Amino acid sequence: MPELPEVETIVRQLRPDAAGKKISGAVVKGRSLILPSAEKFERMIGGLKILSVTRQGKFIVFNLSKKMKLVIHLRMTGRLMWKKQKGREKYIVLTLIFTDGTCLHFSDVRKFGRVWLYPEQYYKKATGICRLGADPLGKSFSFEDFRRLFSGRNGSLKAALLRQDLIAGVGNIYADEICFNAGLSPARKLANLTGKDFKSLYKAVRFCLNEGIKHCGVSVSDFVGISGRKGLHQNYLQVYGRHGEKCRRCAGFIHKTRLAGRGTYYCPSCQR
DNA sequence: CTTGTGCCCTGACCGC
DNA sequence: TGCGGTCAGGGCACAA
Repeated sequence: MPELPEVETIVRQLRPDAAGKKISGAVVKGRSLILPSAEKFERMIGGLKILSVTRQGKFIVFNLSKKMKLVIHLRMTGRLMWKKQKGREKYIVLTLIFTDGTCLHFSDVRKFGRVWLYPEQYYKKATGICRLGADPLGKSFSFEDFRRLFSGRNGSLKAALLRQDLIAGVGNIYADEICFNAGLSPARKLANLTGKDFKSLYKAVRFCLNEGIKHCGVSVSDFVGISGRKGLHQNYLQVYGRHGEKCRRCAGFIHKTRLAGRGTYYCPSCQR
């Protein structure tokens, strides 16, 4: 379940080796994952050059020559890797082949991931990037921006954190970690949050995501970096996956419930 | 506008 | 050992 920090980790690992490579061709399996179509992808991709790699929310965007964009969303189990990883070969759905002889593989056990190849003018609409909200780690993302997005609406805190059209990149794990860090129950109604709560939340969003990046992501189920190396942030999680374990801040125990359709972990005494 | 449900998929895990 | 059930949860469609 790569979220913003995991995707950012991949992009940072990818960037130095990917930038400048020229694509000679591609091998596509699992046709349904590729848009607009596998046939078009295989026909169009050859000869394009990777100019840079960026991240938008949880999307990986390869900026290619000829104003083309190759966009990948890993969803749940997608992985990018330079070398075929043992036991994962049969899940490879796309291989990019470069003129220098190297390859970039995209594997996806559950086939939820998506790959798009579109011209610059269409890719935001085709991928859904156009619907993304603010980048929570962006330099220009201020407390006022955050407060404007989250106040004056109904619904729970957790549901709002998961919405990609408000802030882009938070998923289930970081949503829970953010709530804990802010000392707020994930079930709190946005309408009841005070100015102080919004301050804590804004700080928690930036802190938790930055910590995740610092530790190269969470490898709690499937995530690995581009070379197959695991992240370290699972060792720093305060609540996610710690159902029944001791809270690291108080003497209580972490509870698990279901909220916004997701498994939700929290400390009932630290989070109010 | 908001919530809830189900779907897409497969592997891991649990109880029997 | 095997078998069935449940869970994982990103994003979407759809119903209420």
